[in-house]
Amino acid sequence: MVNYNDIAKIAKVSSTTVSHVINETRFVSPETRDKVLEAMQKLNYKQNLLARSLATGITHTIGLVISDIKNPFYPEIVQGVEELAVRNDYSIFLCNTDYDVGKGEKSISALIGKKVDGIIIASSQADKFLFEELTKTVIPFVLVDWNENKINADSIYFDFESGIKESIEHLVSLGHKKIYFVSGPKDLKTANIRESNFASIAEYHKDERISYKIIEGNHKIDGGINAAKEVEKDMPTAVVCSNDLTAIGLMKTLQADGIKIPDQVSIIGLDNIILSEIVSPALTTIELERYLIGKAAMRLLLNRIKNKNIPRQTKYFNTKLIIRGSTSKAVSFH
Amino acid sequence: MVNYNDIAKIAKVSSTTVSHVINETRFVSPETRDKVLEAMQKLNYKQNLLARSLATGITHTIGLVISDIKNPFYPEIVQGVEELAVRNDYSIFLCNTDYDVGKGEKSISALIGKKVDGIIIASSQADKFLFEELTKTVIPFVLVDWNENKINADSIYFDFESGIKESIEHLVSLGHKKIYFVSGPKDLKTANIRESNFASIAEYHKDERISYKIIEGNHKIDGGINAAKEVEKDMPTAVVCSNDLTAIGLMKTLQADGIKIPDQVSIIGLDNIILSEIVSPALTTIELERYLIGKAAMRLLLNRIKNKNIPRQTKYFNTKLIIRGSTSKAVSFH
DNA sequence: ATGAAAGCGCTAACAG
DNA sequence: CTGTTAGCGCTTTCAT
Repeated sequence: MVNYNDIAKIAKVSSTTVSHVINETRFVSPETRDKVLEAMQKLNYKQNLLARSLATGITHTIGLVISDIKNPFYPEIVQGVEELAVRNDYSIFLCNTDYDVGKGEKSISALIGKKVDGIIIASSQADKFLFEELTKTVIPFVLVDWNENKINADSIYFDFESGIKESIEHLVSLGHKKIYFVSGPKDLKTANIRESNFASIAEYHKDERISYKIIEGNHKIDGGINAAKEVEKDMPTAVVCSNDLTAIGLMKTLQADGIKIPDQVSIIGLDNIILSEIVSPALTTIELERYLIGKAAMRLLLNRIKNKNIPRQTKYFNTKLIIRGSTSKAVSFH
Repeated sequence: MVNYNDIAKIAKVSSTTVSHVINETRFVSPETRDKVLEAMQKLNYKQNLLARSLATGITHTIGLVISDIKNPFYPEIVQGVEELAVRNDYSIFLCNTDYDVGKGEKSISALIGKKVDGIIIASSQADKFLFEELTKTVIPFVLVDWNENKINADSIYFDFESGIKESIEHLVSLGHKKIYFVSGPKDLKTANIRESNFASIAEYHKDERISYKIIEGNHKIDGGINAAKEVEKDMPTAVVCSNDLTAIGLMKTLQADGIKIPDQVSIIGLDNIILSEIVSPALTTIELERYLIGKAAMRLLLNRIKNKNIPRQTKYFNTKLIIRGSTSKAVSFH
């Protein structure tokens, strides 16, 4: 492994000078500069960033923690983070907790030991321990969709209310009166918020004779499949789902049972994953701009890394309704 | 930052001993051991893996290079790699080239500088430069679906022939005589192989009066959409597509044009991405076990890291047909 | 059973 | 404009 000394020797300068020409960190006369460059070429020098990081305390590396890369919610977040990271000369460690607390803990410890400059936590909150682990260190981190107000951490919030309000109004304007909601898992904060937003907005429309009901799901396709039984027992005119996977599972199952979507029941999802465009009918859904969210998270982290003393940063992402084929006028029961 | 010296001081031992109790790398008497452990606790010691790596030359970190995490082909590969990596105490740097040669080059240079112990390249071969860059270093790497025989690198191959053979036989048994193939991009090796496998197998069935034709696609949904025009011009009874996205684009477009799938045309995809199960009708497709492929790639890399002198490793993954709703008996034109 | 000391490759005062 | 030197935190050989 060739190092500064080797270069210095053949360029007849000190290793300090080598460092300075490489980093352009102080003036070096063109002649010596050239000698150094030449020596580097000759020796086919390659930087050892590890050594630099040890010396400077900066690794230009960040950690990105997600729950499950197979969940279509995540890839675009990863893409957004990664793109902005690379553009700013950061590498990213990807940690997929797989909803496994032990695995997440292990990965995070490694990140800490490897001295990442910051961490983005976009995993679901089942992995709460991560968070406690982190607050003990001095590593900056940003929370994506954790709705953790108590804690003084940079955070990205999703404002589900706007999109859910739009969807209910959309349904109401189409004449729907009986609207169900299929929730996410009980222990997931983002799911609780989606649900309570739905409930409060539905409640608000009560004087327009809107009735609603909540069915428990799990944010996976099979949650939608199971919810179908419940739905069929006492058919509503529309169902809003806590995420798209649920909506798709539900829709497929209802269709398999001979129920026409949207003629008999309208369905609305949430997330706008790519799947939602491709199913038949295409799913009306509430959009979350995940690519932009990923970039925003990385942006907050970069700010924080640059200056640890800026005040706490928060960023809200609105959601908005995308109307496609799975919603239409309510069936009338005259 | 507390270090070995701090610990050593309060435990009244040498830093060497501290190292040895931490790494369990030589016998330390229980008493001194306890003193050290106690001191560590007291100081809330955290390892600096960077320093260790600099000293040992081992980072317990690998790089995973893919083209596009949004492409549903990749997440499961990533999952497979990551899972086995973490289980073996490796962290993974994720590099998403985004089909951008410059970006890929930048990421790889960083990986090399950061002294990863190995690299898995599962990006498409447009990024060939990576490869040249790498062969110059001493970093082990494994190639996933590169079909690069000339080079002496550990590789994972996909045997598309088995699955494509099955699909053609499936179609033939259903009475199909006129079968089209929608290809991938011309400059993608894996696409060329899929295409030539199709062609040679179709050719083999010529005496059964099978005719075929190749339409150019691009492995994206819009490639399938465009291919639909070509298909409709002179309708075949079945179309095999170089990947699922293409098949889905094609299917959606044909359906939008009033053509019934599979009644009028049967369609077969390749990859078995999750989407293929969810479209209507569900897509008959050729399966690639991407999760297992990811694990296998990591396995090869681990072997290689453990012993750089073992002979070149190669692993073949068979493909096999999954029959779903998008294929049925050929229409008869009597 | 334990320690001293050199070294991994780089950075950054400080000095001149 | 350039060099000397100490140091980042850990490992490892060689002694004892």
